[in-house]
Amino acid sequence: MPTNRVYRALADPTRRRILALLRERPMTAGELASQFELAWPTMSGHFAVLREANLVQAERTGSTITYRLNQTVLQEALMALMDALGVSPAEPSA
Amino acid sequence: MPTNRVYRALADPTRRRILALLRERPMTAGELASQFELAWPTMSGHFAVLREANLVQAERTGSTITYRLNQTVLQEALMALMDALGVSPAEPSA
DNA sequence: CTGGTATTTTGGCATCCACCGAATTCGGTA
DNA sequence: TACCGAATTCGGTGGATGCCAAAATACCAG
Repeated sequence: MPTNRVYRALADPTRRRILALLRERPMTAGELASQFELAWPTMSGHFAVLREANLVQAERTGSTITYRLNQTVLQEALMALMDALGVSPAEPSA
Repeated sequence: MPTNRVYRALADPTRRRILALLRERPMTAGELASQFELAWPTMSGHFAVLREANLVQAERTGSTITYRLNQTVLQEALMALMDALGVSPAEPSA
């Protein structure tokens, strides 16, 4: 259970912001990178961390690479974390 | 909103284990430290990170210091993360 | 105040991590 | 083939982080 990669991936604000953006819709690496003031290699590194944590999926289409949020993995990771730390789940917003 | 300290604090497996232990009951620094194969100063450093993240409360009683889990902060941090990432909360176990 | 126990602080080292510029790879196109 | 745009990998730097031994602090008992 390489769950540790997930926690480490979530520890960085830039990566959390990337995930939040991907929550809206899949985006290419360039699209994502343009939303930050960081150099491309830096962003590429963040993508790699997210890929290794299996939090995003990369799909090559021609010359561009589209990143897609892996909702299931993210959800399960957070649930596991909450469970391990004894945080009770919220009531479903009525 | 120093929420970032919380995520950083959760990124380390030792600290997550500490939180899991405190979930059962409050424990003194020595009690906690004895459950790990790490030197005391190392553990003390982890305690400090958890304190700064406000995830635990330290209370001095005589010569010992008792650490107590700060459930509320933890819960709110995880909820905020889930919300930011669009993970829907689970139903309360019926 | 002297000694002993509990815990943190200090100082230092090794590793990791975020960051960048430059070079490289991969596809598409002429 | 040569060239261009998209994205990653390479090489290096500065700063954070985890670790420890030794010293310092805080408290209690004599």
